[in-house]
Amino acid sequence: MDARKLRYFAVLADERHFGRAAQKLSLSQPPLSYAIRQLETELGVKLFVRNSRNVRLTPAGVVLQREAQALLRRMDETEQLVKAVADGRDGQIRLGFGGSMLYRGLPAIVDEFRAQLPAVDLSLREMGSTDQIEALHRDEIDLGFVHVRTTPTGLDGFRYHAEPFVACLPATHRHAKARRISLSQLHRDDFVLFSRKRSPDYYESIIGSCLSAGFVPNVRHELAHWLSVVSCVANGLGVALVPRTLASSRLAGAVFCTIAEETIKSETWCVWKPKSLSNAAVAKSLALIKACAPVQRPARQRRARMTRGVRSPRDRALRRTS
Amino acid sequence: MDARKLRYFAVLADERHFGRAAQKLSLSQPPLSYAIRQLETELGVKLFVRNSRNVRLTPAGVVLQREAQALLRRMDETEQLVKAVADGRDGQIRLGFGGSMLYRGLPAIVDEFRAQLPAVDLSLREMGSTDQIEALHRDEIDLGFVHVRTTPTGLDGFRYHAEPFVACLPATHRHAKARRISLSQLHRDDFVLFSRKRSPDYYESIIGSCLSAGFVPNVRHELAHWLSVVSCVANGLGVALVPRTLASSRLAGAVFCTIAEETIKSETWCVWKPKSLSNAAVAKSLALIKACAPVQRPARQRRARMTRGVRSPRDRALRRTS
DNA sequence: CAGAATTGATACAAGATCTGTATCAATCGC
DNA sequence: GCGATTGATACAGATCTTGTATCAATTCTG
Repeated sequence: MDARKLRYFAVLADERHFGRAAQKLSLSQPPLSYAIRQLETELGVKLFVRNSRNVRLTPAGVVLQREAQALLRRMDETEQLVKAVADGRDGQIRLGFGGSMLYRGLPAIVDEFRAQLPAVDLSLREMGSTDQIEALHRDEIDLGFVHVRTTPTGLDGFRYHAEPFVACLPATHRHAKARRISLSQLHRDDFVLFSRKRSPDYYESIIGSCLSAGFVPNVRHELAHWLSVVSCVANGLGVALVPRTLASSRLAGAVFCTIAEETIKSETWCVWKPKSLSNAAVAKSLALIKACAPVQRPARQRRARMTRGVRSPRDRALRRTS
Repeated sequence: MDARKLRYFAVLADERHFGRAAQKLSLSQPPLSYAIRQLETELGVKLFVRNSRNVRLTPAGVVLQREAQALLRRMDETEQLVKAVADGRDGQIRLGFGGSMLYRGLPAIVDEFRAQLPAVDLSLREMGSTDQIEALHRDEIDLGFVHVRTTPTGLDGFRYHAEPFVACLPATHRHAKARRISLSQLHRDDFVLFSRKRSPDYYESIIGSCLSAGFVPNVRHELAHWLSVVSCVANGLGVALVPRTLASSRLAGAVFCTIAEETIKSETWCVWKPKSLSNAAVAKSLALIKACAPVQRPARQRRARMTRGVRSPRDRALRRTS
């Protein structure tokens, strides 16, 4: 019972006329008769009553007509689906990300997916950078947004976003009113840090910046979410260095000030397993994400504006919380 | 994308090894390679990554594997279904019947269907004899239980059941206490009859019996259900001749007595359109119904017992209502 | 590091299957 | 009864499928 005979059968069942059906199939009549007879033989079932004047379906034929139509339609759908998957219009993308990506364009990326690749089944998996890298190697996610300063070994990636750290102080802090602060001014404060385990690079960036400023920070707390860090600071439990994006979190009790020293930046990399690129859906997704990435302005220019006090809308938002 | 290649693909996708897959398909390896390559060409999609050391599925291949399995399974099911329909194990039977069949073995027939032809989709359609005959001709039902005295023209059938009429009188009737009554004793009573339109044969049987007894019955009411007839009599609106089965209806206010004269019997025929016999499910159903039919005792024997006053359990039930 | 073993790909020929042309037998309508 | 129409049949050519023999590439083993 192959597909060809099924198709012949379906058309004949619709037409109930060998000649017309053959014509519709771009076929001459004898092969059609031959094929149908063969189908009947291999099923051991009469499908048509040929009256040498008209053709009618047997009850079994009626059933097969219904089933054959469904089968052929499904076959067609399967073919379309496979083609769509092959060129990335359809498929599944499991996207790893840290919570802060919600402030760094993830919603826009999701919107783009809906617009450009509506058939792609996009599922988001929030997890730490370390977990994402492991998950990528295990093929548990397809793409990740991790906080590193270079491509992790065994993975490919590009820098999706970078921004400086800013100081996050309790509103009651002695320097809370300052617009700009030197790191060394915080050398005696308790520090709240992002979990070393979840994102080693962040941890080391911050420690490193402090060391450059000439002191060893007093690490008091380690939290697993950036909002928890800000919340902690807002409650007076210490100070923190946080990616500038966090300034838009609007948590009452916390203020943000730019840092005089050049700190290491908070970098977000989009990473994937090299082999994944053969998955067209991944390749298409990557192109989409690259198009969504914030413009990477040369670092020099941005620094100049900061030191001169020229503030972008984002900079202005910095002071709005208190 | 024919079924053969799909089957090859499915096995290869499971095995991930051309040699083993070919062996499993009772095939040598080159044809398998050829077929898979051909499938890939005609879809325009790479399905496997051949590493000359191992074979892996592409994302499109993974999707096709899932779909191919479903398609092949459904194809197989379709084949089984068509075969089952062809020999009557599966199918649809629409059974027409008058309400009184519920007292004449219809429940037993339904039970037998469940037991012997569980896959057959049996649906019951209550309708009058006339409607059934029309429905049979229009192929709206497959079998009918009608009240006629011979096979309707254009249909085949057999006598499923036959029983005498009994008189149904109000409990307050002057002859209510009689066990046996002559029809002529009712010549001045009002008669309640079963709807002439729904079952002309019943109507004519009853009128005919009265004429034989020497009087023209006084037809007062025509009702569409036998239970309504009995109910009408119970309320004192007249007398009726009803099939003996109705005696088991237990309606308060009605009594039943056998009739001295030999009345025409109430006959139930199982009928069908001759062409329907080519539907194996109909043929199987007919055999089943014949096996369920009450034993057709020769008429003479039954009459003898009636006139001698020997009562079967059914006869005894006759007097229980009042 | 060389050779054996295993993998899938290729070439080619034989066989099976499918299709078209020509023709036939049966039925229906006039 | 005759012509028109229907599906079946015969047969030949084209296409597709399969098997044998062989090859190139890679991996494992000694």
